[in-house]
Amino acid sequence: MPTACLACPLRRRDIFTKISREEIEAIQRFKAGELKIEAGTPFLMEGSNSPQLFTALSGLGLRYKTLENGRRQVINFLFPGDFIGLQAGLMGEMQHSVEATTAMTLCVFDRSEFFRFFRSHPSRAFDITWLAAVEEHFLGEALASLGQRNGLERTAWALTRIYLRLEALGMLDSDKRCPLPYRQQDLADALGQSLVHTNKVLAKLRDRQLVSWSDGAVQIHDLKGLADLGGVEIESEIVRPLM
Amino acid sequence: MPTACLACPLRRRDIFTKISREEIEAIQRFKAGELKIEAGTPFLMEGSNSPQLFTALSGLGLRYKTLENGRRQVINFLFPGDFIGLQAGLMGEMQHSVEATTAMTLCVFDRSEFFRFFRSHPSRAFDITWLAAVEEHFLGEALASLGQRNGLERTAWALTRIYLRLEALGMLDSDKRCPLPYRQQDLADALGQSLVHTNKVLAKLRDRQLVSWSDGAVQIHDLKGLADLGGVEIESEIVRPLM
DNA sequence: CGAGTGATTGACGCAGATCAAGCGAAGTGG
DNA sequence: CCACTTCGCTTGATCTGCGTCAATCACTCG
Repeated sequence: MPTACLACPLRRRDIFTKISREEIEAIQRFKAGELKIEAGTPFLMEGSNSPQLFTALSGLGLRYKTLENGRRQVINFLFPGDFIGLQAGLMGEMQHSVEATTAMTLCVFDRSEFFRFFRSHPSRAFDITWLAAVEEHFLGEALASLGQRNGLERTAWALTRIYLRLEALGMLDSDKRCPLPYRQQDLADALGQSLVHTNKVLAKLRDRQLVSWSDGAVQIHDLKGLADLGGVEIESEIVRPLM
Repeated sequence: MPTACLACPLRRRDIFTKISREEIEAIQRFKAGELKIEAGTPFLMEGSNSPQLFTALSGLGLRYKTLENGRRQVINFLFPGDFIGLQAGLMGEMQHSVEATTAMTLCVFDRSEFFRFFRSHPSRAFDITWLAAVEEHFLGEALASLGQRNGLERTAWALTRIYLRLEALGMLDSDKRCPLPYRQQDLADALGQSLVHTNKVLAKLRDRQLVSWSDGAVQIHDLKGLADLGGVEIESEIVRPLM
């Protein structure tokens, strides 16, 4: 029993732009179905020419690239509401792989319908471009973090960003505590630092009473302190469209 | 005397997708004018809410972010054909600054016309999204370079990428030699390494007979060797739309 | 001719990589 | 139910790529 777009629980969140009932119904018509993915399964591969686009409905995942030297760069973490597969949809093939970290539910759109949808729904076309621009913004910020911050700052940056995002999605368990089922290796690969060093930095953040991340959950102790260290402005998350 | 889009010399390059005469004329109507910028002038600032979008016609520039700690991350180098200001056009304000390194000529579009254009020309809307996706792809690649490669590899990566791009734009002076009027500091800020180290790495690349970059021009001595070191596939540059 | 800008080079120290070992929790198979 | 393996986390020891500091050189320009 797939979720009806009109009843989509994500859409109620302030982080997503509000659109009219008719517009939601148009998205519903574009929607080809729903897909459930098991934890640990890669579902888009670099170089693949996927016939589908997705919106994450629930669950967490990650996008990554594997380099010729065997190393892996995690491009970003995937949260509910993220639109996946635009590159394949436009440029023909994926430039990175995507896998589900936890079980995920995906909203599926057919690539073959994509251009038609784009043509008949200019506001949605606008939104998709908007999504791409938001993505570009975050990648730019990540680039700046990798390039210009040290291990401690980088890690603080990543954890605040993730926290703010999960908060905006209403995914906090309780008092500033939220699920974060990734491995330290995933964060290390995202931040371009070794697993060992990442582990030591996390210990330091814990010692400093800023955050602790263990057993698949982060507990923020001092959001302001963490954000300051990571150079993140605590403001409401960027409002973005939801497809 | 602004360039007529139909006569735009860039459009002849294979790196840009071919579109029909009518489509080009539509872009021409969207075009609000042309702007010449002096070398060294910033023309879009982080946080600014620019009423305009641009396409670089000639000259080179760079996009960068300045962090709260005072450090600068160069997001990428700007070449002719690049579309500039999409973030402000969509999300309201720029998330990075843009400046002209050499004198530049820009094609100007009014943001106020943007949505109308998007609506009335779905194929162009599609193209703009495509551009955003291409940008995202390159940022992902840059992220992987900063995160997973060492100084030598990173520098080799950057120089090959730049070379391939300039080649595709027909900007080679002569035998594998092309203008590259940036400072070493700019490259250092793009790669997230210190100026001193960048300088030493450049010396090493020169010693190894791979590339030499001096006096504002790069001379490639061994493209394959350089590309291998930088982990770059030498294939034709991604074909992209030109606005 | 002095001042400013960018490239270059050497000396020194540290952040973070790499290596290695140990630990607890969760399978898994006999 | 107990060996045995696997996986992720943690911690210590050692080594090095790269940052920082500092000085010099070549140019350009007012």
